[in-house]
Amino acid sequence: MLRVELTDAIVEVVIDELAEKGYARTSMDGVARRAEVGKSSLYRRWSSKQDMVADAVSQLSVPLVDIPDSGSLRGDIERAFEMVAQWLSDERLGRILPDLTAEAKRNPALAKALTEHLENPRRAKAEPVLDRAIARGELPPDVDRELALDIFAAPIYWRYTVRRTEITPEFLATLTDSTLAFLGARPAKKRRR
Amino acid sequence: MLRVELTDAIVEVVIDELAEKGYARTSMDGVARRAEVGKSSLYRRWSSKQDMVADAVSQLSVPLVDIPDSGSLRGDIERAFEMVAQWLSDERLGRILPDLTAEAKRNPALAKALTEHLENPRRAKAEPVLDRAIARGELPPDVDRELALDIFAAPIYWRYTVRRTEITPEFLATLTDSTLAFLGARPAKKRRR
Amino acid sequence: MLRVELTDAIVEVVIDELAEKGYARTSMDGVARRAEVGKSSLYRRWSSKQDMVADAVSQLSVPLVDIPDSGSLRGDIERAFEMVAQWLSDERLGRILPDLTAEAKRNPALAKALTEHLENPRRAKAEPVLDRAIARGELPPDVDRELALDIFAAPIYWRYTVRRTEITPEFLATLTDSTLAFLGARPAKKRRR
Amino acid sequence: MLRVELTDAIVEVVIDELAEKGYARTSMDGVARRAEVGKSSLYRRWSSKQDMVADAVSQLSVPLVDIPDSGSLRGDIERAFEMVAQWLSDERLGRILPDLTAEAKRNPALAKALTEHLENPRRAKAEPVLDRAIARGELPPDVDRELALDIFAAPIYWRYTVRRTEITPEFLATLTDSTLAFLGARPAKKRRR
DNA sequence: ATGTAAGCGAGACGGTACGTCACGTCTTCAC
DNA sequence: GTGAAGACGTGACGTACCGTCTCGCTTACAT
Repeated sequence: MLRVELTDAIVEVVIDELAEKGYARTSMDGVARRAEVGKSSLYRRWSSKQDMVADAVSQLSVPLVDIPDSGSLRGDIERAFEMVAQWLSDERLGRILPDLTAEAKRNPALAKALTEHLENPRRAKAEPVLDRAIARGELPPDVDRELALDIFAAPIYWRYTVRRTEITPEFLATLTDSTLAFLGARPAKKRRR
Repeated sequence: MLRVELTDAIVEVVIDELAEKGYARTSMDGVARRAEVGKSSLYRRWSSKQDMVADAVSQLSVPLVDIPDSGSLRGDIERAFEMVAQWLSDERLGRILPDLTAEAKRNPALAKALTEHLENPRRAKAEPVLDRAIARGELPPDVDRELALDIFAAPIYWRYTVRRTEITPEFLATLTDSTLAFLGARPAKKRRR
Repeated sequence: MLRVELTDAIVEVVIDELAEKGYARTSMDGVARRAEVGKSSLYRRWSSKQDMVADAVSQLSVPLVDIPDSGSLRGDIERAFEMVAQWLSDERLGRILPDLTAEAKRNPALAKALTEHLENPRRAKAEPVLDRAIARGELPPDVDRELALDIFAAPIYWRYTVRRTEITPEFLATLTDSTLAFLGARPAKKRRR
Repeated sequence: MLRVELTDAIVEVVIDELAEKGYARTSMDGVARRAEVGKSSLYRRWSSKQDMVADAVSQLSVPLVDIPDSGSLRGDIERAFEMVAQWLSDERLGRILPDLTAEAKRNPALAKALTEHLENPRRAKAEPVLDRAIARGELPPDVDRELALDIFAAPIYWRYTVRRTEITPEFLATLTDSTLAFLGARPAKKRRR
């Protein structure tokens, strides 16, 4: 019977607070104050700060779009990289993802939320890239999909988040070449359609 | 003239506390208590918890060993991967690295400490792998060293820390093949020695 | 058109809660829960906790019995003292009377309820003692009835409730003697009947 | 090592809050706010609200003065009654005494504080009245001192605090007569001095 | 007989206070 | 003057009630 619009409003505030202050400095009192809500309304919904944040993350409307068929694996990968780069540098998500990643090491609920609501959707968006490449004959049908989906994100995350380095177009260009090789890509076999 | 041996003792305690409890639950009071030291002795040395941790990290004796020449790039990479995997699952370092990475986004001092004392040494240890491969003719002399050094760590970090997945020998085996392709490796040109 | 039987059931619960937990730890939520009633049913009847308690007290069936004619003022006083002592050490009333007394200082409704439903009935029960004593010639007809009715309760309340001391038979015996003097009692003039 | 002047300032605030709001509505947060002090400073000194109040009561500088020798028991009693009446109608003490009395039923620490710091001093002030009366021959040497000390306070407390009635000079006059009888007072045996 | 009012239980709501913990600052005292 | 000890103000934690309020559901009277 919890008022849904109130829940949504609170979640919005949680995400804003997380983005502005990070996980540690986001407080229940602060969220309640900013949402103009009693603390009881928070604890009626979630049993702890960790719970609340995990739930808020679940509802983070990730700015994920489908990767359009560019006609080649190379083109598709370029688009996929751009998506990840934008994702990580996003105002809201980018600022909290490292915090959440760290916190998830201790908090299974948060870990689950992150996997299901952030990583899985991202992977789902990238799957068609592999399908199309296999159909084109650019990738072998038995390509290691797990590894392929990892490699679309890992190097960019590493550079941007762990090493705190700029993501330049040159980097992405070189990365694209190497990633094609990583995947064992071949030229498209023949005209499809 | 702060007593150096006291500073060292405190740093030891900080590292232990971080490893045991993580960044967030490490407290100044706790460190002072465990080091049998007044809090003033902490704040005389560092201006905040973040500062103190950054400094402690600088003095983290990273368990990095030289990568011995295995005779082939493949062998060297396998050893390099093992090193990274051990590093991340290390009792002390592995438990706090995600915390520190997140914190570093807001704390330049910590960012600098991480880069200089963790990432740079790691890269330095991996450089000879590239040198040897070039000498063997397995890698072109103009290989993108930055990218190569990234790719030794990024996929493993992604799997282990971000996706919270087991690092299996099978994964490392497949990863090795793909990484060789990623780097554009060729068979060694001629018999060495 | 509030359901009367519901009101009565709630009042019962209020009295029980008061007796078990005292005024401060009696909560509206607790009463509602125990009476299996919505909180609205409470606030529909009373505007606050204080109001509710005041009303409950009004309906407290005080265990007051008539003081039988013992044939002498001394005997009647002894019975009256016993009655007060039992009253104050009563399971239900005794535990809350100090609370209510304190609360009544700020709450006129409660004050009125206490006076009308507790003190006045008690005085009414003691009046015949005076009447009989006057008839017997033990007390002058113009005895200060107000003061006399006070003195039947005041010393015992003081000892038991304010000073938190045991009420012993010895105390009551001495008190009886002194009280007879206090009232200016004389031996009975003659045989009545 | 607690700062004594801070403790004193807090105690002052506690007493003021008690007098203004009563026990129940006196809050730790409120005291901290008014004393411009952190809550931790409260809990460093006392383990709970009950503790704090008990201690504050201990330090209540009771406006007790010695009862001067009026030359007769009657005069001394009149003065003693006035003292009690002023005590109970005192701005600070009178407003909280009923609260504290009620609370003390559940709180032994508070009970002890009340006995030692309020009731015992009051009794000590009244003792000389008895001594002098015995010396004058107005009271027998074996008078029941306990009961005598009770009767100096009980009727007035009952009227003023329990029955919430005005204390009038007429009442006190009548009470004085009856109290002399209660005590079994006789005329002074002989000229003193 | 059916509409409409009201009582009802349930419990969400914005608040305030509880007692605990950690932060970073400041003060005291011993050496 | 360094250091141990720890008090200080601040503010977050998660819990418990307060008194208000909004829901559907039931009951009962008036049409």
